[in-house]
Amino acid sequence: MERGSTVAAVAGPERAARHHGNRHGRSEQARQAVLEAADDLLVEKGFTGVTIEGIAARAGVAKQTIYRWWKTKTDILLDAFLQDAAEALTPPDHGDLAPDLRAHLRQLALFLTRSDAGAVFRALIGYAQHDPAFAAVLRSGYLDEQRRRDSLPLERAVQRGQLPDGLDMAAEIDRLVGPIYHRVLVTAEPVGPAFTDGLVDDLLHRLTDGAKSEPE
Amino acid sequence: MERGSTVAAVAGPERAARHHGNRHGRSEQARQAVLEAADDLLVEKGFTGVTIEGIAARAGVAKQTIYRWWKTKTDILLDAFLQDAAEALTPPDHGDLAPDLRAHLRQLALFLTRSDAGAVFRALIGYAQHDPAFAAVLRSGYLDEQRRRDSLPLERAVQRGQLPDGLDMAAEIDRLVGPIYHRVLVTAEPVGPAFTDGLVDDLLHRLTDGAKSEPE
Amino acid sequence: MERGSTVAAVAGPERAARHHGNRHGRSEQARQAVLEAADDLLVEKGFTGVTIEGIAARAGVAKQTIYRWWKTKTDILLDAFLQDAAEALTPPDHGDLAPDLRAHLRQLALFLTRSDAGAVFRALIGYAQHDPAFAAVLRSGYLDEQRRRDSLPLERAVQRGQLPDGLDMAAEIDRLVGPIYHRVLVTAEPVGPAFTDGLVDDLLHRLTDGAKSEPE
Amino acid sequence: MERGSTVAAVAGPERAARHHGNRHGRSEQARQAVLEAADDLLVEKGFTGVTIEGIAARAGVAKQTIYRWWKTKTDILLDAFLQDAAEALTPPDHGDLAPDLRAHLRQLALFLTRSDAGAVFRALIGYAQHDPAFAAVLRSGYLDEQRRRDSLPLERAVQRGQLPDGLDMAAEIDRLVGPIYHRVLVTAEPVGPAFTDGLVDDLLHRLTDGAKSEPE
DNA sequence: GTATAACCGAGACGGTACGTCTAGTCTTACC
DNA sequence: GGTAAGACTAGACGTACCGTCTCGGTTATAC
Repeated sequence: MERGSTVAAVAGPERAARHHGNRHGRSEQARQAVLEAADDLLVEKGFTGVTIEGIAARAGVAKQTIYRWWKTKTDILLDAFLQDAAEALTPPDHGDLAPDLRAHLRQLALFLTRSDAGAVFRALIGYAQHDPAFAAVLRSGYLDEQRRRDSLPLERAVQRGQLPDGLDMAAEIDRLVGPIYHRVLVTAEPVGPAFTDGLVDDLLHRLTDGAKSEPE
Repeated sequence: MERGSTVAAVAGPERAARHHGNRHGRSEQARQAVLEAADDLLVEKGFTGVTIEGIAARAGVAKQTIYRWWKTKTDILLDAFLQDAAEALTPPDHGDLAPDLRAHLRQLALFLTRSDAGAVFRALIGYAQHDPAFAAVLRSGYLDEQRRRDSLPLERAVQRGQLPDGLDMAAEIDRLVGPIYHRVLVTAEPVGPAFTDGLVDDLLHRLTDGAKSEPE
Repeated sequence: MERGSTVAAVAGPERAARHHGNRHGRSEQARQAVLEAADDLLVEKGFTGVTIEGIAARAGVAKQTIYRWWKTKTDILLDAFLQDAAEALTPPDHGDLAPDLRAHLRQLALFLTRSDAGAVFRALIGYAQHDPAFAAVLRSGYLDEQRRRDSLPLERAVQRGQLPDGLDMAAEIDRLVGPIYHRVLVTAEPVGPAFTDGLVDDLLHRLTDGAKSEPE
Repeated sequence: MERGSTVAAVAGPERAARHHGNRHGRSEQARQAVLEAADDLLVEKGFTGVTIEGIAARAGVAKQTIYRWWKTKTDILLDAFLQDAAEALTPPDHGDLAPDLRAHLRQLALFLTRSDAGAVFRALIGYAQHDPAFAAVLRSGYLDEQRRRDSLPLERAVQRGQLPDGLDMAAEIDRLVGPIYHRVLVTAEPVGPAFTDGLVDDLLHRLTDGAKSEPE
């Protein structure tokens, strides 16, 4: 994982972009072409339509170059996803719990159901069901971090005294985002603002005894 | 798909089971061998290790026989799953909402995380993320029916007057089972009785203003 | 080697040609297309230009079909060679040693230097220098038999009393054909009738004390 | 090919051997390492096992260094062969035709069948069947010169009056060495002293009317 | 004595072909 | 008509080398 893949791909922002096949660095041009080709193929032809051969052909890159830097097509998609979406789901900070959560859940629902990055993400979650090793990579590369981001509004509210201490943070987040993921991954029902706001209302009612959401 | 697959496979109980390569209908022996081989391969080698060729070889069946009755390996797995697990997740009826839900969610969590059928189901849910057509088949073949079963305790409670009329049943079920699916499909955190009971408590508190769950 | 390759390919003349991908026989159509494609490619592009992929593409055949029946491209070329040239080098029988040998050596020289089959043969002899296992196959599949054919005129002459008994047949054949192969494989000098007739004259002079060849 | 390869490689005896990565000459150390690596690989793994990458890795040399000085792996092998074997096959001069030829042919047979250099040579002859351009290089780089050396005993005998004037020298050499090459390249039969001495006896009998070889 | 430039090891690059695997189709003989 | 067997076309897999290239480092002259 030391060579630019997955997490490192995100962590190394000022990657050496001027080299071209020498001992001091990989070709950033090839890397970008691969990630974009993988993304494009997923959106156009679906997960099954993403093949290493197809990526190589579309990116104008040799297969060996792909195998040099990535192990599987899901590693490529994860890299592409991380690059596209790493910061897309950081909840805002209005200084108030309710609007923070409502905005965050709406954004999450939109991301999962409407964006290209969301399509990649759904494909990766799906593949993770077939490959425990990849599931672990996906969690350590993205999901754990996202879970941390998801909890920020609640933690800030605890610090403000808006919420009581000693919350089971993990369980609260499951109750907030679980129903959304369920609709996205299992039932394919629409996930609109009314639904996500309702989830926030439940939490506020349960933990603060009041503060109904205002209709918009 | 009209001949014995998916739903029909379950609907036709007194299938001709005594023939073997003759003019009088399909061989029930071959069908069972295929379904068992698919199941076994999934548990042993994972979803990727399930191939039509592998199933045929292990079942001692010709590939053509498989293609005659099923379109894809996921159709086979769905058939196998339906046969094993169709009735496994019908919630009990104690005449009381709280124990019904608690038992049902515990059973659901166990099914998803511990059983072989649950492993098959997770694989199918995963594949559904990659193939919208199969997602539709999976929903119409199982998920819709399961969703109906999930709602039975709530509906009975409404009839009993235990719950108010006019509930958004779909949203309530999402809040009950969504967090469970989330943990199973996304975070891989354990899903114990405390967690599922907590989900029931939330619902009771929200809809009936009281009735905390007793620790066991 | 039981499945139609090399020797068997020649031995089985009335091969079942009416089947098409079933348990009872391979596709004769595919087999012929492969052999012809290999031959054509060798003549057009040389030995290096003969690739399994290229043969498959030109023959309109799947690579797997090739690998099912042949191990290497040289096996294919040997099959093609045997089919083309098996009977091309049987010496004639005029009832007299001198004309038999003269005709045979002239024919051998023409075959080696002018024919397409000769080009294939030179390529196979060349490859045999790189692969002892293939060298053994080539010898047992063709060279041993050819050596037997080469000796026929001498054996007939011994039977007729034209030549003394107790000849070192192998050594005599080496002296007849060795210089021809040497020119073909090593020096690339032309091998005309004067040269081959001279070889016959040497033998006659050495073994029969007379009978100079008449110029033609 | 102008820089140090093939013929020049032999012609340039006082090659600058003391430099290592400067503007005034190639590294003799690298050159030797490459030639030895190629030789070793051929003996260990056969012609197919000799690759530029493999040579570079074993020699501890960069691929570019190889490509700077040689065009193909066969050029390297030819260089290695010339260095090892250039003077190995000069016939002796006893002042008498018969012993000169007998010693020379025995030595040739041993060289071709027993020595490492002979193995390289057979591989090169084999490859020459696949590549006419290389065949030309091989002939001009070695075979023509060797043919000249082969004829020395005969030429000396003509000068001495031991043999008549006006011999077809090329044809005589073919009759001497052709059977040997035939056994080595085609039939893989053993080439012992009895066989090579017999070839000499034939020539003496044919050209001098007598002078049987004495058994040794 | 320093600058220059030909050589060096290293290794990434775009390619081609390899030999394997599975998909999905087809044909046959048997029952 | 259904079945086991298995050959067929098609195409992706992951690997090995090819020949080209760019890089940073080394070193013997030429300035």
